[in-house]
Amino acid sequence: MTRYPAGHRERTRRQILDAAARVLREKGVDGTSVADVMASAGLTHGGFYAHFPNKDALVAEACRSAVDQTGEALGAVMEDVGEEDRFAAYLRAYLSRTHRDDPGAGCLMPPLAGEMPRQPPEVRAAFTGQVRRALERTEANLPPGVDPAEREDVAIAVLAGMAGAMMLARAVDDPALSDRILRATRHVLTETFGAAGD
Amino acid sequence: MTRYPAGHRERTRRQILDAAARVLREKGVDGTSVADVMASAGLTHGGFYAHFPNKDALVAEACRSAVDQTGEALGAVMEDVGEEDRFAAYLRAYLSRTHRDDPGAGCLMPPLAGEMPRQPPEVRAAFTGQVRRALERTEANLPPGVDPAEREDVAIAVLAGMAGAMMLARAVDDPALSDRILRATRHVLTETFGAAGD
DNA sequence: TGTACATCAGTGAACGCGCGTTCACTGATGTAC
DNA sequence: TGTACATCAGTGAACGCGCGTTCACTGATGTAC
Repeated sequence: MTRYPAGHRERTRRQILDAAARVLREKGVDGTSVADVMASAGLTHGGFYAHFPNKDALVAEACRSAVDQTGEALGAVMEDVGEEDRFAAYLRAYLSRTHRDDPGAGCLMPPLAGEMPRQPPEVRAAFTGQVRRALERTEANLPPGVDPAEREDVAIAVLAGMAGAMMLARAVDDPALSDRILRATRHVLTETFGAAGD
Repeated sequence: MTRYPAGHRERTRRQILDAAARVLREKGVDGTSVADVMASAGLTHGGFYAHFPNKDALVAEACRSAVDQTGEALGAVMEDVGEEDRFAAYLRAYLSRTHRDDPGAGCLMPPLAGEMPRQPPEVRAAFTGQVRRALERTEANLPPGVDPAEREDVAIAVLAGMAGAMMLARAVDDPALSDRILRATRHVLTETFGAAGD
């Protein structure tokens, strides 16, 4: 039946998806062409439609794929950190220069959220699902001292601050201001919520 | 010398700029065509190049123009508010459903910041100038109780939180979650910095 | 073990379309007399 | 006051280009005998 090695097709599909997840975060949805993604996966553009029905389907699935990767990367950074320091480590990893300077491997909210209002329902739904996952992860990383009744609200405000700071740090053309935005946001969020809650 | 009424040309130029400021915030830089802007100003696309050298120059100038308008609108909302309540009023105006549902008249950071890393220097410079103005305005609206040594850092973190929350509230496809993001961020920022600082 | 074959993942030319930009032109205007 | 004219803001056809998508094809693969 299968003339090609088992899993060959699936492996190619995953390569396209990984390439898309990276290129989309680097260039945005409007700025990414199907040919870009395929070339970045080492293929030519014509083969794309054997794996996905159209560009929208790729973008939707790449959103899910991107968060899986990022979640794993952040998880790895924080594996050997005690519960008390987890929040500080989370902020340090997210609001780092490393994260700012490699958007293709980072959180998908700063580069893509601005385009979501104009995306088809399929893409918005996938993106919304990933926002929910990011909120859960943020809440899980809040210090134990935060009032249980407030944890969800605090997680929302903290995630908004993190994503907003990263977006602005990448947007401005002055490296000093960019560093300043990351440092100030990390400092204020750590001081405010990291100590004991209030 | 001038065959047309004095100021005719300048008035047209301003109409193009106003149209661009609105359309850019609604559709993004990549999503906005010169023809879009001109049609929205009641003109045809060919006349554009009599007023601006190219699309990049329009985008750069529209960034400045958009913030002027938004600054005035927010200023008007807060004119008859005492110094103590100014911060709460600022958050209420920014993190409102009205603002969320009319991006074309709102802050330019949530819809445009994500595209800035890929913009030409001219556009990034104009945008960065407007981020600086927004930071100053935010700092001026912080409650008097915030520690003077911390005011700049707090203004950065608060602005990042506001812009990030607005961006996410517009991105998600679930109206309940969208409302939740605005409400939680407003609530947490008001409670944390609005009372007396810490 | 060696050869002919059926399969199908991947190729690349071609399509219609909208983009930014150019340019020959039109026609409403204020001025000269 | 009325008419011919010079000006120039705005028009719309045309350009080359890259996009998403289609499709006839190629050629590497495992299988049959």
